[in-house]
Amino acid sequence: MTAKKITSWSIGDLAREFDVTTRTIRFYEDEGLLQPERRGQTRVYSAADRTALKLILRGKRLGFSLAESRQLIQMYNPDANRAQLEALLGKIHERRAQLVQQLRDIEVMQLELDEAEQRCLECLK
Amino acid sequence: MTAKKITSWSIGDLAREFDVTTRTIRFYEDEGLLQPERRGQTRVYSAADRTALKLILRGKRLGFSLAESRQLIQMYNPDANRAQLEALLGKIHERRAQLVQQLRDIEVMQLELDEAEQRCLECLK
DNA sequence: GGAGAAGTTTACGTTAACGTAAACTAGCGG
DNA sequence: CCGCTAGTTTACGTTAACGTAAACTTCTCC
Repeated sequence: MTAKKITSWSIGDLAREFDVTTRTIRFYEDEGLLQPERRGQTRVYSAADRTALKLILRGKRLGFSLAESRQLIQMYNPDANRAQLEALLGKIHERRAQLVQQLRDIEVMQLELDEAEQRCLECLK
Repeated sequence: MTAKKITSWSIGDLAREFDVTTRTIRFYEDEGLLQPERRGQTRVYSAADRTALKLILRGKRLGFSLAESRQLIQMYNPDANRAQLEALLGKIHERRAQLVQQLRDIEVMQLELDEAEQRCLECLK
């Protein structure tokens, strides 16, 4: 028996899985970040939508704005002409530079947390 | 001749150094994140204020709220009683956990950027 | 002593990212 | 048939983090 692969989700499914409200998911659609289909009135989300949502939330954890996440999502789509692709490459490098900076920031902050912890423990002795 | 070490800054100094507006710096003071002294009317910032500002801005790059940065700043101050210190240790661990998550997010995102770049380059060939 | 330049206070304005509430519809089990 | 659950639209509200503008003082430089 081969496991069935789920290929579509309701708004509630996604809300539960990623621990966000349905309002949030609809908001992202308003902003053009998600494009669910409709079965009647009801939204039906594809694997692509689910991936996009994952991207958005990961972006949020790193302090990205929705505008920035929008670009990240675009990087997943190969539907672009030459000029757009080259612009995309630019954005990719920008993002990468930002990530490198964030890595540095995290390293420094980790060291500082270590020191802060030491000071705390010293005081408690 | 030994180099003089600067120990105080004007609001303009800090604004220039960290590329923020003076409005922003005063706002942080309103929020209790900075505590400059006064020479008459004029604010005079100490090394501690400068460090705090650095913390805030690094926090911002990682998506921290000012409330979170406020806690980070507190971690630099050893002026606390036992209960506060233990609470502080808790916050330190929370922050560390968040940083670890961010590190994971960054790694994944870097890989995805690599892939996105490959796809871009493929399309351009 | 007049004109900048840099500082100050006060206060209203703005944007992003949703929250919250109301009022409605559609399917489903008992 | 009825009530429940999950979904929908519309619209106003809210919070964080400053921006922006006005009106004022203080210092310095020529």
